[in-house]
Amino acid sequence: MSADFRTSQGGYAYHQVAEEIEAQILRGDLKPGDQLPGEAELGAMFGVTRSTVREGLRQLESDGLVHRPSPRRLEVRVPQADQLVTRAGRAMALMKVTFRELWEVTMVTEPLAARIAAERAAEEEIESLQLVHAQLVAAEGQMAHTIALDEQFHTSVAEMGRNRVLGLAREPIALLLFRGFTRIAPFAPQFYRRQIEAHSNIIAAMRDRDGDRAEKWARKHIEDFWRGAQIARLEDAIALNPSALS
Amino acid sequence: MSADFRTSQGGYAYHQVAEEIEAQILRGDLKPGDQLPGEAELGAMFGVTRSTVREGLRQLESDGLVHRPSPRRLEVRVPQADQLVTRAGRAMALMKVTFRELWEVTMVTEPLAARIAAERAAEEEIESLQLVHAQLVAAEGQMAHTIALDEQFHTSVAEMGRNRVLGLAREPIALLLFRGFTRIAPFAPQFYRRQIEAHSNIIAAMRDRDGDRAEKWARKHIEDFWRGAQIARLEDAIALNPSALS
DNA sequence: CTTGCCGCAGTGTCGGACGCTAGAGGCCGG
DNA sequence: CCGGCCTCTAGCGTCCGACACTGCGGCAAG
Repeated sequence: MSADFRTSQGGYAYHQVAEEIEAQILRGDLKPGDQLPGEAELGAMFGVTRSTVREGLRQLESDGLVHRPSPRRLEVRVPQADQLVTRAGRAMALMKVTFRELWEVTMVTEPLAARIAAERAAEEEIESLQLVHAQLVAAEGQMAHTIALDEQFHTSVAEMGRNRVLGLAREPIALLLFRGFTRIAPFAPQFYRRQIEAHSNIIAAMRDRDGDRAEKWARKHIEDFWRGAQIARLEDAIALNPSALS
Repeated sequence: MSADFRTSQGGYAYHQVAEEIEAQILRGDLKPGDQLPGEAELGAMFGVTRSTVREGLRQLESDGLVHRPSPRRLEVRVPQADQLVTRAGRAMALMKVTFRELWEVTMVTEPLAARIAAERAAEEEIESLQLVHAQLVAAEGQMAHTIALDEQFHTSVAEMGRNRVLGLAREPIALLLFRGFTRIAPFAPQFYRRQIEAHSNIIAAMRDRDGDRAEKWARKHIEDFWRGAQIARLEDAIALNPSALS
């Protein structure tokens, strides 16, 4: 905590500031919700200028460990899922992953999501899922709407399983994969129908609390997607122009 | 690109600098490997001071989109896997995910990894995996070594499948889960044996290019782990003290 | 006790300065 | 003519000081 910690560690001062605060968070000395001292005070603590402190804070901020609800308040926070999803999605897009890679993983995540959702979803959740599905049916043939609603459907299913790890892991992958629908639909218009069929069957299985059936239909659904990708010759195509990510 | 872009967008200047450069990267105007202008020059471009530019760069750096191979060179780079893994692992630890959540996902990722590894691994890769396995056998009963080698075994298997998406998705999860071995081993010492048995069977299946068998043994292996977790009453325990992450 | 105003502290941004070092370019020897 | 060594400089990391703007707490008035 003293000002001379810098002698013990190499690296840049701003990095050390970030690391030290990060360590305090991970160690539990600082808990989510805690407010951090002002920049000047932090500077005094670490024996560096405000500019240096600020650079360190920018890192922590971008890591999601720290957050400014208002310009006057700087507090510790647990990293938000959407932030992680964005980062992971961007990274995968930049590393030019193929549809095959995305699909292989989705082939196991979505069935799992469907299964545990069927086992654990609350009745109202199933109803609200039905609502999303109705919208998707209504969107018949409109690609942009269809994609957005499909994403929402799958994300909702995943959330109903109450497994945050699965949610985190699948989200960026599913996003990238399903967006490929843009390039499949023109070749395989019958997909809109099959998608709706699969979704209804998943919902039905959820209503019956039939995990196995939900899982089976989810698998079928993703297999179908792959058939479409094959028709469109997308198997080893690169998933997405990264700029398409928000 | 002119200095007055700030009027069109809200938010802080440093954030806009980061966003603009990020957009250029995602859009492909800047490709991985490209060198960025100096801080002063960037400042001139955006009409802000060097301090402000530096804060923006710290964000990009921490996002992994930009990187300094030497203090004199600032270049665009695709985010590195280990960085993403660390962030995701930290986030999951901070959000206090349970072993159950980790395990459920691992139950589908590791079998998939084993299957595609069996189908795609090169002979030498299998040999080097055998080597890791031999070390694990030799480490008999030493928990720390066992965990490290087990992690390495599974990570290697995943790499052999040549699916970067799977690699990215499973790594932080597997890391957190397998580390739970620390709390299982004392209750279920027979685990060392069963682990070795499973690993050998996976390797054997890989040698035979038998994806199904590899998958089956991987599943068995992870199921076993769960039995151990149950014995140790860890099902809904929190995975890990975040400070234990490097 | 509530409400509105005021002052202040702290943030965002700026400009300038300085030591240090990696790497470019010149110098020298082979 | 070419390669290795030395010098020198551009650019980075860090520091200092300054100023406008704005939430927020405190105070006074209702």
